Amino acid sequence: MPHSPDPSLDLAATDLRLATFRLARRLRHERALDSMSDAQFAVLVILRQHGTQTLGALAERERVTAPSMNRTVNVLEETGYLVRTPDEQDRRRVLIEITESGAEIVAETIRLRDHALAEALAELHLSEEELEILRQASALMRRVAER
Amino acid sequence: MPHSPDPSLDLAATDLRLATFRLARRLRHERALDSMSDAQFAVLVILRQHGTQTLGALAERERVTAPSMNRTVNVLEETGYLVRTPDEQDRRRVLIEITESGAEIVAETIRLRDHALAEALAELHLSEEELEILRQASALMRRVAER
DNA sequence: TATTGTTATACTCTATAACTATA
DNA sequence: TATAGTTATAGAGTATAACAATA
Repeated sequence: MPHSPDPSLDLAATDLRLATFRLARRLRHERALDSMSDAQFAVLVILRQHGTQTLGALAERERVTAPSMNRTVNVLEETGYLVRTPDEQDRRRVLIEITESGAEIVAETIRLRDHALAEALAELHLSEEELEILRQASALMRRVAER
Repeated sequence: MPHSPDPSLDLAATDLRLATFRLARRLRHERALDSMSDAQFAVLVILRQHGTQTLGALAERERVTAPSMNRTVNVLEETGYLVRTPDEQDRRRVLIEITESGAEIVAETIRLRDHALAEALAELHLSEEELEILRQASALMRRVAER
């Protein structure tokens, strides 16, 4: 097992890994509709953020196979959270678009999660300095994740 | 939808939520054995960290039903990562204990994840001040998650 | 022929309901 | 009677293989 040259960096990594998993697990519990699975919700988030997608693009983004994504999309189509329309330019393709009610479910879940986290932060009575640490850390974490 | 009195706290919460989910998703990809599911791995982590548990205790910690946990435990027992032994004090109960090979799998996964994160941090060439921000933020995040 | 989406089939994780053994 | 664990059965997400339609 290789080690980085800076042992304090190893310690920071371990701390951050543990804290990230625990907080993510805690926040994931907050969802507008408990009846919707993580897989379904993730698809709606992609459609809301990145707009209309083909089935293949969705499968690639979520790193699942096309048949798997097809089943997930089927459920979301039946519940009315997205619609399929044929691509007229390339008729092998199907364009998948989020509906108004789908976008509302995503927005509501985000509101719930933000609210739960804001409540938790408020309860800890963090100082302005501590809040600033969290903001700066958030930016660093995103750089790590998106590297 | 209620709002906290401090709008800068709301913003910190949103930033932190996004960053946490993205980093967790990224780190979860690193696993010693891809053949083991998240559910199975989570059970081994509990057993390693908190010692021998009953089936009911495992189900409660993972917030799944007893039959669900029973199936997960069955698989881990078949693969030799844990053992069941009857509780002699209360013979309705079964004590579930991690084996040496189970503990080794957990340790290996933790090593992989720490290494991946340490590599990512090293690549960003963070300053000592930035690493300190991540360490302090990690402590705050754990307080939030465990509140 | 290659690509895109879909269907067929099977395996895993989840749940609820029913059952067994023990307290 | 109540509790701990298990089994029976079913629903949803995953996969691979095979198929249909289109480029």
